[in-house]
Amino acid sequence: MKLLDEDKIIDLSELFKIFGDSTRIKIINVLLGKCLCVNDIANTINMSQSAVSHQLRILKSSKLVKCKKIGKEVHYFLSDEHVEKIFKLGWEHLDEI
Amino acid sequence: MKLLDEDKIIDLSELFKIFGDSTRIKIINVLLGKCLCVNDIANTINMSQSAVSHQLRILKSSKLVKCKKIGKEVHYFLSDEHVEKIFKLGWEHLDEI
DNA sequence: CTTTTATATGAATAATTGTTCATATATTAA
DNA sequence: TTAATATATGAACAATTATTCATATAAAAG
Repeated sequence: MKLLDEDKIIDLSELFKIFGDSTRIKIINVLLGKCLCVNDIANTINMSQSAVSHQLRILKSSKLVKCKKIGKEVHYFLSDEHVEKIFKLGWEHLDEI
Repeated sequence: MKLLDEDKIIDLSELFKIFGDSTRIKIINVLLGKCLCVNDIANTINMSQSAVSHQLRILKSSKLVKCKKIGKEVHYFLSDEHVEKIFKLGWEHLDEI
């Protein structure tokens, strides 16, 4: 295995690691096709504002979500259709195990 | 969110968690289109036999790999094309961040 | 039968990580 | 300006997890 590939493999595992947490995957799930503020996300998935905010930071720094500020609210949305595709492919896999 | 869906979301995060470890993703990578025994896997990815065996057990119990015994060797291979698809979709995502 | 080779596994350790709690920052309203 | 609301963040704690080391099992060879 080439060294460059090895680096990319590590990056790949880190990408999947982001999807591999129940709070984060719940956040991604509620953001499918939507754009919600932090409190709406927290209420929808029944987690504390703080926990959600911490995980949103991780999702943002991994470039899986983006946000825009509207007044005092911050609205989050999925970065691109890749995120949705990965989510949905995994979802389909579960049906066929 | 329905309760059944919530359970499935948890399962989904657990699926991605399996992909979210560098040793396991390296194993999946070397098994793309191949079938290798434990020692070959370990040598290829430069990890100890024990570490690889431990991770193979996790991959197997998650149904991402299967194996067949040939003499004293145990040959591992990817369970189905889903595993490959998920790996490759993630891989492509990395190119477009 | 004994030795060698391949793999599996349990215990221990180290490291990572997610949540909570308290608090800080920022925006809007009164 | 002061109070209220929305979000972010640092520290601490708890829980999970991956590796190593030693050893067990199992198959083949001598």
